[in-house]
Amino acid sequence: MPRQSPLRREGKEQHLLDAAYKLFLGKGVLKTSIDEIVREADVAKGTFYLYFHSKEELLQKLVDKISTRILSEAYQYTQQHLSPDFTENVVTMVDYIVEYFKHNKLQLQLLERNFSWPMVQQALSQQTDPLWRSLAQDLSKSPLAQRYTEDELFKLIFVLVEMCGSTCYSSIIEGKPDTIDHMKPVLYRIIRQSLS
Amino acid sequence: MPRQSPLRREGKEQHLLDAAYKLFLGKGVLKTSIDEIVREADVAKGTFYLYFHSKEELLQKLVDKISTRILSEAYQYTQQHLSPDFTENVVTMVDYIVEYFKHNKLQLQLLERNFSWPMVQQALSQQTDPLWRSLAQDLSKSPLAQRYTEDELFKLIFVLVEMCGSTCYSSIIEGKPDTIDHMKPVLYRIIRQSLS
Amino acid sequence: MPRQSPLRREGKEQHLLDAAYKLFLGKGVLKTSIDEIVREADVAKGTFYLYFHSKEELLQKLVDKISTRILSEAYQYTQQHLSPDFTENVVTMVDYIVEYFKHNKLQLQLLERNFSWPMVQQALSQQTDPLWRSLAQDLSKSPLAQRYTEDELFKLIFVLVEMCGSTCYSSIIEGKPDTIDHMKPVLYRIIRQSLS
Amino acid sequence: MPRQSPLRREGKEQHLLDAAYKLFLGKGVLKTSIDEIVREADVAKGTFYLYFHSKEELLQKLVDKISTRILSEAYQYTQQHLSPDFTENVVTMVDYIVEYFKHNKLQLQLLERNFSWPMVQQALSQQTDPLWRSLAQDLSKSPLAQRYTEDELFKLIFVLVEMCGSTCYSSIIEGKPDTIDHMKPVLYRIIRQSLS
DNA sequence: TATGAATGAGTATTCATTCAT
DNA sequence: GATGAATGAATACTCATTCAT
Repeated sequence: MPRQSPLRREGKEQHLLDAAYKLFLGKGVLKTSIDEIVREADVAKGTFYLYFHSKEELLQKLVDKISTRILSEAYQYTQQHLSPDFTENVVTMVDYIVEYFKHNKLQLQLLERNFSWPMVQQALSQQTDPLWRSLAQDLSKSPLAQRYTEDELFKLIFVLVEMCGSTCYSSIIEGKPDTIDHMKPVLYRIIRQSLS
Repeated sequence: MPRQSPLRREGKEQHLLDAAYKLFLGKGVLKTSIDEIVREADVAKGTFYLYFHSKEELLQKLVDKISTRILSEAYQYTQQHLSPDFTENVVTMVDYIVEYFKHNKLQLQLLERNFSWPMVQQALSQQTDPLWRSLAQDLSKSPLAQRYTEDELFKLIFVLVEMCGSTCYSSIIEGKPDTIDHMKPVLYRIIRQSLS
Repeated sequence: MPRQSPLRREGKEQHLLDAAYKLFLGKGVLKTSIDEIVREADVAKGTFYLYFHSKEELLQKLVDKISTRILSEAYQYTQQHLSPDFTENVVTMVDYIVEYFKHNKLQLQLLERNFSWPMVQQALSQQTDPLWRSLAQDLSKSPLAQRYTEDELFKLIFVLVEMCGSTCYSSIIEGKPDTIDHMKPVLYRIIRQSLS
Repeated sequence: MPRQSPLRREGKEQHLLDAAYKLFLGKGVLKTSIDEIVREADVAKGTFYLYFHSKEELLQKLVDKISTRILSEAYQYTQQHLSPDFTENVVTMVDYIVEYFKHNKLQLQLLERNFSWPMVQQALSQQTDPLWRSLAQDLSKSPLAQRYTEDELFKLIFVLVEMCGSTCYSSIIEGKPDTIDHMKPVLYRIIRQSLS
């Protein structure tokens, strides 16, 4: 028996996303069933399939949202602490993200190695997203732009992002090979040497 | 009802490993059920649990075997193509592994991000494994040993391995952001700059 | 793939209870699998877990229902054959139950030693169940109430119920040490002496 | 607390019995697998079937041994604290057993309602067991023997034993309806009234 | 006697997905 | 749109029992 929606338009979808987020963080994606998500969201089971085709699709939407938010925060922070040296700005931004994950283990666990994707995908597909447009412009105006082609630069950034992401995951989640604070110097030295 | 064993000692375990390897490569670890493994191995279901406690334990044994084999091959190859320059030897070894994965996509997919672990773990716990002993000795005799402490060196290597692993996975498995052949120059430049 | 429900509301649960009852009586609780219950009930396997958490929970519900019904029947019978002597009313009621089990071996086997529980538990926790309220009132109005405290009376009844239950089980199910008809005089003499 | 000293005589069988006893007490009969028994006994799996046909057969042998031992102890204790009043001797003996179970919950749990069997079975089948012969003689010499036939006496004792066993189990294991110390007066009053 | 590797039927439980209301 | 009872295939894991050695 269908009940009148007590929620506004898109209320259900947001409730499902929120419920899934909470459960995913709490007990992992794999151990969370759709049953639990709808129960937590206080929504009927069939409703789930009105908005998502599968748990994986929901996860992807969640990951995209989170990644974008963190990246945006990091960029804004960097703009507010701008240095004349481009490389230092990169390090500042990376450090913001590293610190974020250091204090939000669960989110890092959820994103796992999916963090970098949305960003890079958007980059390569010339997204109109204002965040990345700014980033791209900054990059093209940097001194590096004179030594590398745009394509080379993208790849360089991509590899460095992967490096940071993987190391964060290893060190923050699994404590290997050392704490993230002890890994930072190594990480940032490589970044500086690569961008110098 | 027990049937006469058609296989010699240790035959069953190897059959199970072989069957699992084949199925894991073919359809992924998650989609492979223990049921299928024992069917493929032509072994009774209970026999599986005689040798492994779970699918994950079997996977771990498999990953360890494969990782060690690839690493060993890479080291031997490098020894046979030795350069006086330490950095170049590192690049040679890394390149061997990258090429290996380029031609063995499925194995890379199976190992996913589990590749680096056994190696690094052994490193940090001063394993008596002859392979790593050699590597460690080479490292300690290299020019880098004068600039960095042993601990710093380990971390540096660790991060570079993570970087290569992640980039291989992204580029070989998902084709992002470009083919591995186009990623190599970026990768190796970072390695050379970091070890120079 | 859901099929149209061929049964009305609450039909499924009742079908499961009926099927379990039949199978439990026929081949024992332990030897009956959930698989068989759902097959007998012509219900999907998942449906079982919609109504019960385990076989034991289903058994408990079944035992409660049966116990209550027998007790209720016995009480009603006693009311219809009321004697002025309280002790004789107790014997009448006990005899009704003994006779019932004599003719329903299988039910006795199913209840085993679980029979007395629901009754006594309700008694001690001052249940609002009308059946036991009547029993309790009768007890408190009996001559015994002047010699014993309410608590002592409850314990006395409890022990006598245990005695009857155990002896029924031994004699009816296992024929030891004699037939129930030959045990009755012993049983009822003890009851009469205890309540005299 | 009586402990069984492991005897060399018939070593394997005794080892199996000891191992089963330990495990049954520790985690229950149902949850103990033959696998665990042979592991605990340090004996090969096949060896189990050389001595027992099933877990149930082993359990029965164990129960018989324990029951006989407790009964024997109780009888000896009573002989050492003999009263001129037969009824008081019965109460003394029952109390010994009740106290024993009060301090050996696990054994009571293991015996469950199987305690009385061996004793009564032996009684009815004119066992040559010296213990029961003594008991039978005492009974036939008691004042009761003049009011009841031997057969009636046996049944009376049987019912009283059942009553005590059930009440012990309920009160000691499940704490219902009260502690055994609070049930004793009720129990012993019924015994005294029945044998008076 | 004694062994223990091998068996495989059996069991409980989960969960994504559907669809009549 | 929204519901939620019903589905049943899928899966992991256990364990009594056998028998070649």
